[in-house]
Amino acid sequence: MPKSQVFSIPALKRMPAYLRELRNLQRAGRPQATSPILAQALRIDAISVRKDLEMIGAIGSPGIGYAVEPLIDKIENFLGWKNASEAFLVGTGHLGTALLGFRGFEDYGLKIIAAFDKGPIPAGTTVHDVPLFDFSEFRHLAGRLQIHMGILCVPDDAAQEVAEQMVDAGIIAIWNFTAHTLQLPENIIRQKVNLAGDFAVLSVRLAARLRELEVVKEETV
Amino acid sequence: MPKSQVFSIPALKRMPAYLRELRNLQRAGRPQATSPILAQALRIDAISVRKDLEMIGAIGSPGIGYAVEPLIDKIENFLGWKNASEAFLVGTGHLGTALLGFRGFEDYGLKIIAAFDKGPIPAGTTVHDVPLFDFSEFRHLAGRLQIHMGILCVPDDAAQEVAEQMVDAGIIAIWNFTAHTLQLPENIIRQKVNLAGDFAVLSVRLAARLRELEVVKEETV
DNA sequence: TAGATTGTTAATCGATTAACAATC
DNA sequence: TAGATTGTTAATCGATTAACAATC
Repeated sequence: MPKSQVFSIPALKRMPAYLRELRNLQRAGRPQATSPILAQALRIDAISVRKDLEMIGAIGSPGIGYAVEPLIDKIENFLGWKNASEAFLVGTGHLGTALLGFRGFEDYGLKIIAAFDKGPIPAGTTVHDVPLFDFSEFRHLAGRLQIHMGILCVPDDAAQEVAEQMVDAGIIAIWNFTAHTLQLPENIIRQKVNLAGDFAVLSVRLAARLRELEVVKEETV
Repeated sequence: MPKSQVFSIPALKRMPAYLRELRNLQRAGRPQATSPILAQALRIDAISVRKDLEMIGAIGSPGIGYAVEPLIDKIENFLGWKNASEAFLVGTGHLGTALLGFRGFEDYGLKIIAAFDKGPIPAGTTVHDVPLFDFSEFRHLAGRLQIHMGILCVPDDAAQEVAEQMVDAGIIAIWNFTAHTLQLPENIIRQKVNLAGDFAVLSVRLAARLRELEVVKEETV
């Protein structure tokens, strides 16, 4: 079995931003994109752009740049966003409900085809047009519809148990919006949205900046 | 002016997870935490844990570990989460509304004291108990209440303009929940929640895994 | 030809992991 | 003392940045 190639995670995370900018360029009627232009849009170095595009096998013309349309195609194919990936979402609190109503996911080729919460849930209930079921039906429906991706939006203290049941139902990849770090078999693919972590970076930096400004202020008094 | 110390970003992002686990240990009546225990909780290496804790100046006892309560204190102080940071939120669509209703932010010492959207907005309107104002009042209120942090939840195509006006109103740090990469002066602190990027990593990995499983299946036929 | 940009090799930077003496 | 864990220095790993020949 060929060891599947591993791609740089930071580079992977930048791909949707390239896509977004390329679509903007396309809409503006620009047939070519250059690494300096994409670099500015993403606030990174032009060399990184060329490295990233090289990673996915894109080729450009020296002196000219990259043709926009083929590059969009290349990235969409690389990400597998041409044919939608289907997912189940569990937990329809504020955040889960918001995600169900988030139209932007369509751009990512993500289709949430059912949502779950603890019952009882009247038949025919929907949230933002997505059908809602009792979580007890998760296993049956995941098997039946061959769903491999789960989006976890339950309260933190329920995260572990719900995730285990998702895995038990055949889920291979979990997008985790809770603060809990999931303890699951090694082969389960996880992606955690670390809001608290992001906020930590932001608040520590802001505090440092405010201290700096305070110093400057005092010095000028 | 002393160059403010820069901390490792990955380490900063892990701090809230340490805090969470330490609070769990405290609730369970465990007075000591060791690096192997914290490492398992965060699914990282024990050496990383010790490095991270060293970074914030925590000291442990060889053979024993770290005392839980002082360590919680240390991290909370380091993150500045003891005294709440106040922020304004702009954009009360699905996501913005969900964030306004997210109780978990209180654990981070984040207090959203007002929300804004384009008007007209009847006086006295609230969203999840947070007062809602017309964005035209943002500047006035930010100055008056000395707000430096903004949470950006507007549609992608409004992100740049709204962000510029926030900066104009004295905002120094922006938590950006849009897909747009903000083009702002260098000294503005930004944190982008890159949902599309996270999803890209997840979907590329899942696709690779499904291919692997397919290969295995074929081989066993 | 001149100017600009690509593709690629090398250098730098930073984070993670390894090793181990010191300590409880 | 024996077992476990910390603190710290060194080694490894991976990503970013630099340099530059090749090419449009």
